Amino acid sequence: MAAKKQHNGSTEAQIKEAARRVFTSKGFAATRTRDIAEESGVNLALINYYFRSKENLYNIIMVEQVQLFLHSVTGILNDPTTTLFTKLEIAIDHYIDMLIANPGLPIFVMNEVNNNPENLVDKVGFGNHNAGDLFIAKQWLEMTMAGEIQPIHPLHLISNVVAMTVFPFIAAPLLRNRSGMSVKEYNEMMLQRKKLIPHWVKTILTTPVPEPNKPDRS
Amino acid sequence: MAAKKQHNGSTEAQIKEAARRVFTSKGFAATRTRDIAEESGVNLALINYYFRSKENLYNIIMVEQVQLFLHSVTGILNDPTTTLFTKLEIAIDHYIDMLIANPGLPIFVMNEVNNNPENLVDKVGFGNHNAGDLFIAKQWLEMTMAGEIQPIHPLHLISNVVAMTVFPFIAAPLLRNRSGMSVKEYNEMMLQRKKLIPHWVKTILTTPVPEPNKPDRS
DNA sequence: GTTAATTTTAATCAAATGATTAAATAAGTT
DNA sequence: AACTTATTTAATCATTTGATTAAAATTAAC
Repeated sequence: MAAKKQHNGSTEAQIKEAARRVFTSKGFAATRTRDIAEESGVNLALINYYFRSKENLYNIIMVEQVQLFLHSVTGILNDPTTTLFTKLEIAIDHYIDMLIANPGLPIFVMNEVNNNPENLVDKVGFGNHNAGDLFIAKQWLEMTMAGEIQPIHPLHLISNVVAMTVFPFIAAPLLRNRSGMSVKEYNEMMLQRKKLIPHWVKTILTTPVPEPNKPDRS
Repeated sequence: MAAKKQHNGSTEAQIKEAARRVFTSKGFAATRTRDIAEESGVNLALINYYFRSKENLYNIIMVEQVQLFLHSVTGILNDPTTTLFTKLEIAIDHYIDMLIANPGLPIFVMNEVNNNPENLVDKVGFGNHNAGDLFIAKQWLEMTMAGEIQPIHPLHLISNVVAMTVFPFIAAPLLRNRSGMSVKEYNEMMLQRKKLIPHWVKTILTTPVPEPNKPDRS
């Protein structure tokens, strides 16, 4: 109904940034508005003054985070001037940098996707654009029809690429615990994966899948 | 201090099973004791009567679920009579069956691991046994030293296997939405992966990694 | 400088929630 | 049956928590 602030807006931005940190690390239910007030160092009532309600503030944060997770490499995958494998290399490179900067993002988004899948369509506006419209999808189809890469269902391919890229961040506390690594060492392993994952994907895509009936002998 | 029930114990079991369903689907903070009472169809006070507190009940469920997730294939991976690749085939086969029966398990465990990593050691009793003690670890070392498989850091290997197996269940609502599949079709894809993942892992392990300096040409 | 609008604060409210209690019912023991 | 023990129920408590309010402080407008 009305625009409220008229100067710097630092309070509003402080609250939002604090809310992002707290919501993404603890989730909606475990976060109290008092946590956000404390984290941002502002009076409790200002949260409702600037954002109306906890739920409204959460939705703002959630939409931004989901879009960051889902759309941060769309441009790369839609570039008509690069090959399929080059696209993968560049996208994985950028994505791993983004995940090192936002390690809590995947588990937050996965929770949102599992607990409120309807929000993807309602609030984030999914379902409009189709993944199959990206240029990389056309390239995949062409290369498959030409027999240049193995005929694997794209869901398997997407699952594998995203899994190998994202999962180590979701399971980081577990994998780090088991391997006795420091955060720094673990991040260096993630940087190694910038080169390794594209290589593994290329390997998978160019090595014949064994016949269901006669298992391969290696 | 005292043993409480003396006959069938169905009420206690009902509460526990209802708590497992509610806790694993909504998490600790979003679950109200009234949700568990309603889900199990018992009086609210019986939850505290049988389990003392919400937190105590949660810990019981949590430990069981984490152990199911982490230890359900340990026996297979420690079998001295099978080859490394056979172990992987059998373990992945069993694991995917387990995940189809418990699709909410991975996201629940990953949340616990991210939010309360100290509980892994304190309550589940991690840190005692070492993953490197399993028979499959010895086999990996032998094959690597013999040059039969690529010298890849075991963390990469474990990450890839677990990622390709588990991640499609964590991201199921997202991947299913994007591909327009039914739950049944999606599960069939997961069953396909029983054969595909071992094949991909074998491919990765037996295809030379390109030198860092001179990139491979395929 | 006075007035009006905006922002901040401290106090408070109402609803939700984990837990307890005392009484009632059921089951087991002698 | 009489008595003890275990289980279940409805009511209630004390805290927590999201939100509101009225007053104070700050900033902008004239």
